[in-house]
Amino acid sequence: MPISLPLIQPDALAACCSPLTGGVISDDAAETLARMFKALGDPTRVKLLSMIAAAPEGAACICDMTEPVGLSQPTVSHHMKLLVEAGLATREQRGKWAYYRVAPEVLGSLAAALSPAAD
Amino acid sequence: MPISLPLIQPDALAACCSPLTGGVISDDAAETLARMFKALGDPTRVKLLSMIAAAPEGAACICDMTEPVGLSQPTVSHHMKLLVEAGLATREQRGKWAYYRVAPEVLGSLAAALSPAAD
DNA sequence: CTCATCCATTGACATTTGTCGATGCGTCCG
DNA sequence: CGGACGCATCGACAAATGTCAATGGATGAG
Repeated sequence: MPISLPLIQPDALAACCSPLTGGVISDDAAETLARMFKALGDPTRVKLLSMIAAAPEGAACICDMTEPVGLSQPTVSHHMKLLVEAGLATREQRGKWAYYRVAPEVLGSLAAALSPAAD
Repeated sequence: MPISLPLIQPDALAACCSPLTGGVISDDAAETLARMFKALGDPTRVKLLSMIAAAPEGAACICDMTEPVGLSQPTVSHHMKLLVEAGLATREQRGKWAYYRVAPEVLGSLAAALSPAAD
């Protein structure tokens, strides 16, 4: 068991955003960045993220997403869990439903890490 | 064999960059984006990319990178191949050496896809 | 020519990942 | 209360991924 690695912490976010092109990054920063990018490394998750971003109110529940992506409910739930653990989305339980939203700041941080060293 | 999928084509680049947060993207766009993000989804590759970006002249050869990342030469070569196939780096053979550079436009495109819908 | 150097490819292997069906846990409605 | 609904977790399994040692192909030095 790899110790756990539950959530990407705010600290890690700060550590990650030395722009990728601005000098050799630390092992920790590489690890953190890779963990977030890995969450984006599956077409299903990319589509899910774009779907919740495009949803009315910017939020969507699992039941709205299974049919468009053509996968089972447990699989969609699994993907959303990964996105939340990577910090790219948030989950809010409201009654029977779980509403997912994107985390714009985190996406922005990733974008910053990719941007050509506006160091 | 998955048909091949050799390189990310410039066409695909154009197709990918509808900002992730600007509406539900197509399956093709999701696939293309995921393929590039997957290439960034390994700490070793993140570090390799930052190393070649930080190298003098912005270029580095395999032999410069094996020791810092602590992996065997074939493994580093393998990772670099993935980065090139994803379009995130370029390879130039010069004599005995192979020089790798980052592809800033592609990184920029990815950053744009992540940016909060400057739609 | 001969040998050393740099790199890519191959084959093998353990680990991780994506997917599903089955099941369990809350919450809402009659 | 009792069922229906939304979602998460579990167990299983095939496929993909990361790594290495061994090998092969080019290039440059002597």
